Amino acid sequence: MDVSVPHKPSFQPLYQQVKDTLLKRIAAGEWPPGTFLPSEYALAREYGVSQGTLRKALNELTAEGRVVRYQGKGTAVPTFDADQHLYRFFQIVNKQGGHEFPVSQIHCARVEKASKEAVAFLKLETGAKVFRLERVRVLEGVAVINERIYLPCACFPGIESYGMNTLPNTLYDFFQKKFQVTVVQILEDLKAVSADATDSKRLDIPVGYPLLSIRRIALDLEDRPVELRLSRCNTAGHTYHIQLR
Amino acid sequence: MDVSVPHKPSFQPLYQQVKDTLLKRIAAGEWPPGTFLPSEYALAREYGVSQGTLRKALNELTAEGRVVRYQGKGTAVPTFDADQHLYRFFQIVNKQGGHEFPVSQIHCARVEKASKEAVAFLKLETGAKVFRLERVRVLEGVAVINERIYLPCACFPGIESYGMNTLPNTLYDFFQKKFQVTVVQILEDLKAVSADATDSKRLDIPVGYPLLSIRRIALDLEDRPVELRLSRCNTAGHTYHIQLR
DNA sequence: AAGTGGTCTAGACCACCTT
DNA sequence: AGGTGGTCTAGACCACTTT
Repeated sequence: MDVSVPHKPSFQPLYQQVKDTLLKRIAAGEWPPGTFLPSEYALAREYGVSQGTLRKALNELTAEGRVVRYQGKGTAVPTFDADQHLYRFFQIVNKQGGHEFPVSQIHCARVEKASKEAVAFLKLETGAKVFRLERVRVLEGVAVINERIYLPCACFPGIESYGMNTLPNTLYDFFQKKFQVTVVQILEDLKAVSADATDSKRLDIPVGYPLLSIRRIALDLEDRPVELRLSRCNTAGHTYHIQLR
Repeated sequence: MDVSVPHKPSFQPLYQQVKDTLLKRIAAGEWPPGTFLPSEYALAREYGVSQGTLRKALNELTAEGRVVRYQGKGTAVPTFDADQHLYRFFQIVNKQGGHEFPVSQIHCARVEKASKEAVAFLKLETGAKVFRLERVRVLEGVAVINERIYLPCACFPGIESYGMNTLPNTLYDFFQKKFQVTVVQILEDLKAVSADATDSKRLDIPVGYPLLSIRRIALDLEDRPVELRLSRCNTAGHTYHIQLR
């Protein structure tokens, strides 16, 4: 591989450099979501490295959820509506531990000036515009999650033109298809809170009822925050499920 | 590697077989926690495989948290009091996102017959004995977590002899050192609940106050459940933090 | 049959730790 | 200096998918 500056200061393995440039090319849209990358051999030849080295780079990208590999077929950039990524970031399960497909009722969708909270978590300039989306997610007929979502308008140009009737259920798929924004990582902070008047109305529960509060920040391929989501969940019939190693 | 039966039915790669037998040897205590395995070359020679194949097996065990590797030193079985594993399964952070060392106040420590819940989650026989431990965890002087822990007596022979004054703060380290039980995986279900009378007294909060309820099942090296832990957390000053990819 | 990713080898050399 | 894990290569062959 051609490297203009030799790596004296801090050693960087070859596969790491290959991985970084591959990620940049994916982020730049050279291989749009749903399409396949060139084969290992083709890429190895292009970079002038061995198949094993290129393979190691691709395997790391796989582990980070940035590509998906299929034996006999090839290496693809994943989409949310396929590749088993539907529930990748959806941790709410029912009592049997199963996922349910959520339906959304949208209560609010408009552009506004970013609040201090949004500025802080989305790393925006003060005064930046955000798209505010409020919706209730319904699982098997029951209103379970009341959530408020902030999207930086700079990341989603033209999102103002979408409204209550044109916004889809599955946002991350929508981000990818319409705005070339791919969410690959999620940071969440969980708390227990009491239902306020809005929660009470939208989730049909008494004021003061305990809710699971989730503050989510979604990061794109290049680790930039692209969504702040504040969810308040009724956990009477559902739980937030996690596995750690 | 010697394999008596060829792998006709479902293909099993060599490194997978090596990995499985290595894991069995670790679980059997051949290399106790804190000690080092033989070098890659020594193990490769022993199994009659190449260094690369043995390496792949060890790398998978590393990814699963079953061994720790140090360049220039060797491959070790991790302990909880070292190897950066102190906070591996401790997701509660303060407002600055930092971990705090928890101190415990023990309220109850005794053997009893397993409840239906304990039987179900710990996969016990009905009537099996468990060790019940109730404690409050104090972070920077504030009582934050009220928890009840059930341990199968079969997994921890002789644990009856420990009491309120001899049980340590960090249980997983204690499990490993005294009972050769290594926790490598955690399953958790989170809910929001209201504080009951006991929570109120122990955490110095009003009855009805919203608490984060965590049901944790801890699994050992061979994926057997070894602990059921029911925690109720005051999230006024702390949050449960998670990162997903 | 051809093309893809997945496994395995043997050997070389590099980076890091200990002595 | 010697030992350990970490990288890299070149080439072989296997398993899976598609044509």
